[in-house]
Amino acid sequence: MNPQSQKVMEILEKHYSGSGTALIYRNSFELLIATILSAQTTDTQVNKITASLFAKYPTPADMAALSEEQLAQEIKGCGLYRNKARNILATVKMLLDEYAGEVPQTREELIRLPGVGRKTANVVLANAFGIPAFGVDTHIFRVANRLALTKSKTPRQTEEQLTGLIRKEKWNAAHHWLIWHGRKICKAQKPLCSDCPVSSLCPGKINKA
DNA sequence: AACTCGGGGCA
DNA sequence: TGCCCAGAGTT
Repeated sequence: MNPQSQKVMEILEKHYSGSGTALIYRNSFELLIATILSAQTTDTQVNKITASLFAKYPTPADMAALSEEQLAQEIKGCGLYRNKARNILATVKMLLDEYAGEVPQTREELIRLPGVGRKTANVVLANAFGIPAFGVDTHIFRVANRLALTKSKTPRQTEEQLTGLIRKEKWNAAHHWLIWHGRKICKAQKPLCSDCPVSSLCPGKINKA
């Protein structure tokens, strides 16, 4: 790893550890559902929903028994909830039909599940199964390029580079820190560089002040 | 490549 | 109030 990148990650870890929230889940199925729900929705909001959702419907079979409208009401409060209700219902049925109610452990199989794209698949692979992958969303793509943690034109390249840049034990936490940093400081518009803990190491610094 | 879904968070 | 999302599917 590039020593400069390692320094950046160390500072971010120290600065952001304990801040914000992470997804709450107890197993690969819960992580899969929580991650599908997290599209365009913050973790705090997802956690509000999943607390009762998983208590009432802990398994794919429990969830598959719901109607689309019932599930929609259960997850109301996250963005795009009608789409997600339809997708999650189709996903849990596919888990039952094709995977004996288990969550598959390859990217190809995960992406075939409705509502699961490359970002969600990677989060599940890494955090549920310890398989090298890094979920790259819009924030992480922007932050990694500005900080020159990666030099990539596509999220796919960012994903591959970050997977190698960060130790396996830190994937989950680093994923969280990078997104949090992107939301609060390294924003798409008008980033708050004067409040940024790694501003002195950032070649992409926009606000010189 | 552009468009849609959608309630929440934040200015 | 208005703007922008911790993406994925469809056209």
